[in-house]
Amino acid sequence: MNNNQIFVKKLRSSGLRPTKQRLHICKVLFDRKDTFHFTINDLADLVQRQLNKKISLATIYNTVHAFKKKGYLKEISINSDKNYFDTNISNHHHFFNEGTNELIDLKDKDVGRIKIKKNIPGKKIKFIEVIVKIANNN
Amino acid sequence: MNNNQIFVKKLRSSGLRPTKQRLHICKVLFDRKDTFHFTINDLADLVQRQLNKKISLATIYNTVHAFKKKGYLKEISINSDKNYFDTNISNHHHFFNEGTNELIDLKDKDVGRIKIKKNIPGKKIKFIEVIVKIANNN
DNA sequence: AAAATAGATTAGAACTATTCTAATGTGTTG
DNA sequence: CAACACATTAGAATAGTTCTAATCTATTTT
Repeated sequence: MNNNQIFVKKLRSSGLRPTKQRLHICKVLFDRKDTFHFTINDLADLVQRQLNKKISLATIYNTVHAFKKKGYLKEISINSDKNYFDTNISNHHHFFNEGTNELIDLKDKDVGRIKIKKNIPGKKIKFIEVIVKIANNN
Repeated sequence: MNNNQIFVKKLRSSGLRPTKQRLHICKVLFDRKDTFHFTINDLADLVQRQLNKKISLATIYNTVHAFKKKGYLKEISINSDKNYFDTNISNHHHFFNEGTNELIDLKDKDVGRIKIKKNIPGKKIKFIEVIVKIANNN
């Protein structure tokens, strides 16, 4: 199965038709060696630079949100006036550099097991997100 | 020292003059039994309901941000289209109910010690934030 | 195969959240 | 107590996100 077929499958399974615009978004997101962190704006810029044609932000928003809902993208819980997404959907956490607003992956094994000793009746834990805020050491 | 004097001190030490508007914000934030979580909008509504007079959002923003900078308020790293602050500035974490967008405090002792096994040269850990996302268990 | 129809997609408008700015207010100093 | 300097604030401007209606695409009917 080539990349394009994979993208079509990803879009279809997310409930979206594989339009030209969306295939291009897929290419920017998934046709790369390493996973990466991005904001909606980062993505819009990348897509538009590569496509050399304006795509509606609405399309980018709805595609990203559909992928997030389906689990092909993760949203990162950082409140830094920017809203980050991650193409790395494996269980992992993040360093957040407060000086530069840079996110760095922490592999699951880099974080010791987290024990939650409190329970909310009727609720179950969906997942645990850890943000390690870092800064220059001086 | 009465409440008002405490508020004046808080404002002054945050680099803000104790204006009527700001003292009112302080009253809403700190003159209560329990700590609480809020968005800028929640706070604006509360202040305006109690004061029965419109206060500029800019004033609320700059007061909240000054308090945050000084450490009298904490911002919570949740990306739920809303930006939460917390009057509980002790070291603690949160449950986040994805259905209702409700935040629930997790005391420090409710979370086992978190071990970070990766190190970024030249950087030190400022603090660690844990968000435990919960949902109905069915 | 063409036309009609139903539903998805998209661009831009609308709305919301946040920051900026300039007019106003307040405190301080001579 | 007047004049100045700086802080504060309201509303304007900007940025971020969602909504909506015109357009496009796929499917069904003839």
